[in-house]
Amino acid sequence: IQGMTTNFKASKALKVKKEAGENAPALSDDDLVSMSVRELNQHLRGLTKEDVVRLKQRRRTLKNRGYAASCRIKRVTQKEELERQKSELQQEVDKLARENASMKLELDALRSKYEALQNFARTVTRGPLSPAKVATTSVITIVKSSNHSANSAPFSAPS
Amino acid sequence: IQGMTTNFKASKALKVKKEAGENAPALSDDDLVSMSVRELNQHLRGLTKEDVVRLKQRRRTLKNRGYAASCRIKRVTQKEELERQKSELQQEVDKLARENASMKLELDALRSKYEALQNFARTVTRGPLSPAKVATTSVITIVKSSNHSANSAPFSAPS
DNA sequence: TTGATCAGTCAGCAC
DNA sequence: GTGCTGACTGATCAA
Repeated sequence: IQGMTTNFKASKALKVKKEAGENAPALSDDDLVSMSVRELNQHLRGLTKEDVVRLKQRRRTLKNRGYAASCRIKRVTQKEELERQKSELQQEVDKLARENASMKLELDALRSKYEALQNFARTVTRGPLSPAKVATTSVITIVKSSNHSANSAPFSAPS
Repeated sequence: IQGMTTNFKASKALKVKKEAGENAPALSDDDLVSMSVRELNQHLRGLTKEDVVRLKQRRRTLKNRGYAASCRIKRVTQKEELERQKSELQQEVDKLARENASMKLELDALRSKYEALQNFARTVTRGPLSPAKVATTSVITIVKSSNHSANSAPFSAPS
């Protein structure tokens, strides 16, 4: 963007003469701010010291106007960014809370199944029962008392 | 708030004389902004139309100065609030993630224990083994193969 | 010198 | 009229 300081010496000479003649073509604000220092100095030739100061000050003011604008933009951008991050975190909280709740359910269910199976195993290993009798009585009892949900096969996988 | 145009012709005469004498006690900025409209109008008596306008304008400007300050304070307050909420959410995310991870571990451990117990139960109910034999062989095998951690009692609670 | 930010000012909107 | 906020300005700080 500053590369324009290089290759227009031809037009430079013309410009200088023109401005010396018709002096101060009332540089537009846009032109003045976007000008490089070198370019500015060219436009400064043949002007009163006062005019030079005035023009430089106007340039500085215009620049400041731009700085203030970027400052405001930056401010709202940062605010939006904060809000974005906030809602992102909120979504993550929701997701984790859901996972947590479902895992809690799963854990409770499994604990129940485990205890039921445990009771069954104790029954089997304690009493002098034959495996045949066990299979036709205790197992059925366990299933009825603690496994009301879908899976009713004895010794099913822990889901 | 505009009702003051009605009923103080009596005091008006007095005031006018007094202020005409000691005129314009150079109201301080603080006094001027904090004054109520009614108070202001009392100080306005006996002043040039121009002076009245000037004083009112000064008051407005001082008020604006205060408004601008509150506006800036509000801006940084809101930003800080956003950041506070953000780190609060972040803490919640961390907490939930920790809970999640530990529950995941617990679930896996319980699944293993469940499967081990399941295998034991199958063994017991399938083969024609006596409970005594079961207690001295299969149970020990299960404990060794799947319950390396602290709890080595057979059929322990699911923790 | 340049860019950023603060405080103050004004314009303009909303109530 | 009052309060608020966006834009602009000058002052001032940092790089």
